[in-house]
Amino acid sequence: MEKNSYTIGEVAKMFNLSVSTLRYYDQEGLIPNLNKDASGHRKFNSENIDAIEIIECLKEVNMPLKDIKLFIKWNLEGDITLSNRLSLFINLDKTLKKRLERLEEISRIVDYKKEYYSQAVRDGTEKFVSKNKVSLLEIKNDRRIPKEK
Amino acid sequence: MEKNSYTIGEVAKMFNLSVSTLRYYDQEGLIPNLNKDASGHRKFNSENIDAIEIIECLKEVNMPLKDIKLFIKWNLEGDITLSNRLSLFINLDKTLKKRLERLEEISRIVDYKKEYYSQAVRDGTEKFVSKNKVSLLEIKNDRRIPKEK
DNA sequence: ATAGGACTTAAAGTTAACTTTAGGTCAAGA
DNA sequence: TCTTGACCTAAAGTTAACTTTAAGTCCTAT
Repeated sequence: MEKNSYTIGEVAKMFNLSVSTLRYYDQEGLIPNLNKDASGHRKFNSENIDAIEIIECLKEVNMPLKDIKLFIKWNLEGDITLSNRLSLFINLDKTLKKRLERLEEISRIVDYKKEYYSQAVRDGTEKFVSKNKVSLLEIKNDRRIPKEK
Repeated sequence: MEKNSYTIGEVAKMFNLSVSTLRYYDQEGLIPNLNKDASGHRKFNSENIDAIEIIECLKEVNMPLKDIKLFIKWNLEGDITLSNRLSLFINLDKTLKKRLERLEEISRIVDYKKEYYSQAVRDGTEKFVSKNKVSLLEIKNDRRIPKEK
């Protein structure tokens, strides 16, 4: 049998969040329709858990909580906000793709740095490796030239 | 002829940072060997610009400034800190790869959401599309089961 | 010579996203 | 029965990473 409601402590473990963070989200209105049981304890149903999943997702793409709040509000407002929500995800997709590219670039830089320091550690010194050291700027040098006025 | 020193304003434009952020980094000791000209204005040379490049890079992988500071300190301390620096990049590589995977997953979710809302906007309502709506939880459901104690 | 613009410092202020504290309720087990 | 642990609220505190403010210097162009 499927469990259909969870305590705040269970949800905290599920998402690896603290109990007080969940209370804070609730307080901020990020978890719509979150009910309480007879003794005032929060009862999280699957809708509430979906909301937290979305929050965590949007947090990971650096969306501030106030924007996440707006998205959640749009959801509650129904069909009139559909185009808002569509453009939110279109924009998100763009920034996400840029971020992915940049992180892949950084990943290459980190790979290089790993090799660089591996050799240096083997040698016991940076001296020998530093001659052919490629600086980060040589790997990516599109930022060097200041915009002319 | 290559320019070999830049003003704070030029560097700010280069990296799309504010002038006060650069002063803050300097104050925090993140830019070693940053000199000033006769009238007390900061003169950024290529070593200083390299440092900022690294800072920006490490910031983008969510490294806090205090850790970046430590890395910069290690650099100044020379060969005795080589293994520290190696393990820093080994760890960075691991977390970076995890992040990349997670972002790709989120990218798929966002793609789905774009399609979802595209259809909804075409229909003028979420009603028809919501029947076969795949929740985020169905796309990724490895967080559902709370850890048993 | 004076006004504007880019620079300087030191210190105070801001913002987001929590986290902690203080004091209280409630249910279960020894 | 009484203590332990999980929950509750409201409010204050924390931290990072800037940003702003206030007061001043220096150079250039009108």
